[in-house]
Amino acid sequence: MGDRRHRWHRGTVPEGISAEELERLADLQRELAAKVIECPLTRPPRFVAGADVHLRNDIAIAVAVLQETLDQPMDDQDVRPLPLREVERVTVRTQIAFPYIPGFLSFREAPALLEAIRGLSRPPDLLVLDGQGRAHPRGCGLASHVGVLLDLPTIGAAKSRLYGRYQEPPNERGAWSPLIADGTVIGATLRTRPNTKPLIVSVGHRITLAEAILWTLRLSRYRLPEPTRWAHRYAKEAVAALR
DNA sequence: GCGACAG
DNA sequence: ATCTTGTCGC
Repeated sequence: MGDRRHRWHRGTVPEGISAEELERLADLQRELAAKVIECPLTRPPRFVAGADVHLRNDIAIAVAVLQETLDQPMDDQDVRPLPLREVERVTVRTQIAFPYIPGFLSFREAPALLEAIRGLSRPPDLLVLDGQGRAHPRGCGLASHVGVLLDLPTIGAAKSRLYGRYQEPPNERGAWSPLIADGTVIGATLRTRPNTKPLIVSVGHRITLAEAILWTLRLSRYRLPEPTRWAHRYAKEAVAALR
């Protein structure tokens, strides 16, 4: 990956983390990126999951939500939102041990997310995460990181861009345009709703970009996909209950 | 040297 | 992400 143009700025590296340690973590990301498999889904997702983290000081609450699709798309062009039913919810509370550094979000949030997702009674057929997948300076955003470690089909559906360039897609639901970096398409900017900021969608693991776009639309009634939308809501409520 | 920078 | 209520607009 073309990482030379995207360094962590010296002044932004918080106390407790040395530049050497960040280099090691960056190497780990390159190793994980090499394990990312971009391939078609092996089966149509029936059980989908979303997970998100909310923070308050050093406390993190991660929630994983498992949902069942009560219907399947008519055909490959069908991007209508599918009816969903919540099946299960897992909430975990952890201590945050790593600061937020752009490009290193996984080391802050993945431990809590993994614990929550592993707590589900069955692995989902598809997992959606709020963050980047391949669309990352070293090709290993949160969704790829978690996808590879759990070996699950994963989509990265972020609210904003970390890496790559794109042109604004037309203002219609379903419109998208490629996200490009280093001479290749690393993701897409996808309009899930008119008059709202497009999502940044990329392959997490074991899925193609075309499928990631398709399924993000099929899981979205509002701007965010339902699995992450609900995980976000529950995590926020749980954090609010801490006071 | 100056920006950009998921959550 | 977090600190925070109402409010303007599609």
